[in-house]
Amino acid sequence: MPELPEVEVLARHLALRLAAKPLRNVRVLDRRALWDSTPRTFKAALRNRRFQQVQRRGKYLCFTLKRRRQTALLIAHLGMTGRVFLADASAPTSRHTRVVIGLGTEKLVFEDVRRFGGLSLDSSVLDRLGPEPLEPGFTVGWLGLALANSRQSIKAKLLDQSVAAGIGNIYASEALFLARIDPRTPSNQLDRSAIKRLRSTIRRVLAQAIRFGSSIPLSFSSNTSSNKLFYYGQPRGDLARYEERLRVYDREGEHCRRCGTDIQRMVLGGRSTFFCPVCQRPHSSDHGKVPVPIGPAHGP
DNA sequence: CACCATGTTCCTTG
DNA sequence: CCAAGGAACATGGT
Repeated sequence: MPELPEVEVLARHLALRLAAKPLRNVRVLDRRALWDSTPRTFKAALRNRRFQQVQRRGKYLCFTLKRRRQTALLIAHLGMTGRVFLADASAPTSRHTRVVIGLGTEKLVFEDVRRFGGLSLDSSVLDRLGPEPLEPGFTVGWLGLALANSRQSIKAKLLDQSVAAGIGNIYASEALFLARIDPRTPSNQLDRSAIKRLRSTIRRVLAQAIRFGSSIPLSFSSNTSSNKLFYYGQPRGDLARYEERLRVYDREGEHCRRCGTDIQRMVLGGRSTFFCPVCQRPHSSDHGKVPVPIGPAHGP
């Protein structure tokens, strides 16, 4: 599932529903889903605990588990296809169910088709993350510093979780489009004004996506995988709005919503990158002039 | 069959 | 030695 906004929406969703609930029986259907424990030690760590908090850090879900005065941390990373959701205790497990935590009449399910995700009892992975882009620590000064000593393309650099925690392949392209920065630009060639724009578009894009995810009904649970909404499951209605919200990602050959030019796809840092070759030209940000659309007429 | 996919880590290259 | 690029990981959809 996965970038910061999707994990944030999920964390909020789960926080409301898990607060104070006691963990009961734990079933590990795939031991490889446990990154740093065996099924035995994992179950022992969860025994006799209650959920206290559910939070997000970068793309990680963080569950604080309480036993009397002590707390433990359970961390989940969803990889590319991971899901965490609540289901009825009696619901059948799917072929991709990896771990199930019983909660009485319900259960918390971790499901993951590609198995890049997993559960960890060791919080040290979080120490390597950079600042949260939506929090005050993500300053222009920090971003400038983080980009100053690298000739790597800015697009690839945004995927570096030590620069800012939680940006992934979709929102990196989206933020660069809004900031009108060519994704190939070497990080150390961005001037102060570009860095300021980038910081603000990163924040805008992520905050908007969280608002979007919080504003439409989502199922969160396992369901047919052949919809474009891999993030949360299925929207109950309004698929159109979902598809509208991305400006460049996965829109190769479609018109730029700003100038009409065809969106291009290229590979940077081994990942697909989408951008508008006109709006994201060097110097294209001058005065916000909109170039004359040259693509086919576009409209409804 | 070929290519693509929301991510991270390890290995190789220059 | 280091940064950057690429492969690997595993599974599925188109």
